[in-house]
Amino acid sequence: MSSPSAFIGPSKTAVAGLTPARERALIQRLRAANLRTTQPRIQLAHLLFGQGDRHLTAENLFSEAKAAGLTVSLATVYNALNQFLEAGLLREVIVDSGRSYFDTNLTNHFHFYVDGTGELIDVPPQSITITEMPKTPDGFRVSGVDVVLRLEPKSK
Amino acid sequence: MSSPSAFIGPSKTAVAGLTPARERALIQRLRAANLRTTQPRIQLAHLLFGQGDRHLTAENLFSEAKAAGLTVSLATVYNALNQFLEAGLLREVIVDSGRSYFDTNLTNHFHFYVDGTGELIDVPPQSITITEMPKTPDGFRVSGVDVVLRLEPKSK
DNA sequence: TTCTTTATTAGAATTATTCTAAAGTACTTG
DNA sequence: CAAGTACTTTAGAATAATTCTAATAAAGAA
Repeated sequence: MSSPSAFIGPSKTAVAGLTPARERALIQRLRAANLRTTQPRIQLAHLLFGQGDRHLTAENLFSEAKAAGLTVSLATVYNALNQFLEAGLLREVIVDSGRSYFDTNLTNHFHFYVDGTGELIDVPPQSITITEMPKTPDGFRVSGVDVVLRLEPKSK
Repeated sequence: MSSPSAFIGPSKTAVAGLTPARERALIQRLRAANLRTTQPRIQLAHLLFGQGDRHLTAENLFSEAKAAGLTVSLATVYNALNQFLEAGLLREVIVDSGRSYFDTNLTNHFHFYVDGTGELIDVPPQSITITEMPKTPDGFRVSGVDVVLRLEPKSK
């Protein structure tokens, strides 16, 4: 009896939602960023970029990958995240000394950060307006403006 | 032959600049914060609060302490910093995932952060004005507003 | 003083991340 | 499209910052 599978894609390991079309799109994206298109990168990129704006740590992504049936190592997750970061496909959010968050939202925006749970929530840029920026010290340029609004549960 | 020392203070180990008057002031400060007045705390507080606004890591303070001839352990430095933090004598600045900075400036202000060197520079609050704060998610209150301006050497 | 509580400490443990070096895979070039 | 070269992946060791442990010491109360 022949396999009832509707199609046989190019991936060795099937990953939910990673259709051939989606895979081609991701390959283009990696190529455009000058990254070799390896299976781990394609699959991790799919998890990262396949569900809207996301904030996640390396451990988060590693867990997701395992849950999705991938067999990538933690080191590869770190490598991929750092390469994507350097390539401008991701942005880092620094809200906790001790843990790095990666953000797939590349547009200008800020964050709410819930201490305790570690949850990050985007704040659209229009909702915060910074006027009167201080003068930048000589010899430097401002490479980023981070605004973090720390949240605590309201004590009733 | 008697010692030519001008005075003999209450400290076992002399620390530069820690006069009896200064020690009394620090003791008051610790008491007011509900902290027992131990030698390590007094000496670390002297290093921390004796030279204007400072930004430093636990390792920074530990090195300073050793250089000053103190014999505190690294664990004590961490303990003291965390207790001072909790007591409101210090504030934490989060600009680097991987390392905590402590800030003796308790007034409202923001920071420049030099990536690479790890240097922190205060930005007075008047020089940044945030208008139109976003609405806080239900059940939470904003416990802090952190603004970090990241600096890179200007590429000539 | 003496007692009780809280601090200090050395070193082990933990957590997040990076490194190492060996084996595998992608891209290039002829 | 075969071979070579360069880049990736990986398991596990290594590192860095910080916290924990449990034993000793010092502080404040009675």
